[in-house]
Amino acid sequence: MNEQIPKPTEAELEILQVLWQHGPSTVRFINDKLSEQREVGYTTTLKLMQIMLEKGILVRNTDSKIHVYRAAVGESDTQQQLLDKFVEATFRGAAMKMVMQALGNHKTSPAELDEIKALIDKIEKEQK
Amino acid sequence: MNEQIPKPTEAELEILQVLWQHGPSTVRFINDKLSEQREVGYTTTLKLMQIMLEKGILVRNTDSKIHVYRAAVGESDTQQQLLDKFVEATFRGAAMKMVMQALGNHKTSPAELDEIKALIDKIEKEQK
DNA sequence: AATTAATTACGAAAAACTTCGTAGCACAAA
DNA sequence: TTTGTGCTACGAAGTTTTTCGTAATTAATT
Repeated sequence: MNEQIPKPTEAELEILQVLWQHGPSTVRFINDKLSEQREVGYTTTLKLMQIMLEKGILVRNTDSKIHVYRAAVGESDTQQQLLDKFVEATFRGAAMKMVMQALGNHKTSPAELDEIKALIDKIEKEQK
Repeated sequence: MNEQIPKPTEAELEILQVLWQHGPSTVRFINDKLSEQREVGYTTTLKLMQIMLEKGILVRNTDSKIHVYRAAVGESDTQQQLLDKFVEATFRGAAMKMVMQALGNHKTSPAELDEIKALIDKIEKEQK
């Protein structure tokens, strides 16, 4: 079956976010993006990405001297995996409590609320 | 203002969960509870709780020789704090995307769905 | 060709987090 | 009293994660 890829660390997740958002990228590009938010050395980013490569979280193309990395894990899959663990650790598995808290505290646009309503309707129909 | 208490680590969060669930407890009690889920040494738990005390995450009563610890941080407050960071790190701040993913993947009871609907209605009314 | 600039590789230090062993103390049991 | 049990304190080791410095290589520039 599928090789078990480890849960990314926080720093690794930042790199994945850039890759998911912008597609395959060089270390330079990723480091530039990360640097917009916080100070981070080039070799620090490089080393992290090499580690992620070893773990199977990233793959890379080495045709050129300038390697191009891309995520080997899907965004939604990873988010789901992290979400499950988060709900378990933080809300003792009570996903609905978390949803309520997220809804209650966030300024949600009418369009988004409608989306959620539609989703709920869909789920309710399936349960009948 | 409020002293800034650091975000609990994973191991610390496990201890907080026991305290939130059962109220003020001894190290022995907490360690027993944690041991139900995974092997963990007594002094390991003790040390962690002493560190949490230093950080201000816990407080304790030392009237008796057997110290009684309790959480110095509220469950909902902490959950909210962790939720905000999680949404930011994992969903780039897209709380609604997370909610949809949580709803979509969880077997949600009709009662729970109704609760969410009610909450949405309430939010929509407030926005008018 | 020589110099400069940008890149990868990689060991190792630094920092953060977790686990453990031992000492010391208090109280109960023998 | 002596022994045993259970607790706290705490340094330190172990592990994981993050950061950094240096060397080597390649490509571009002069």
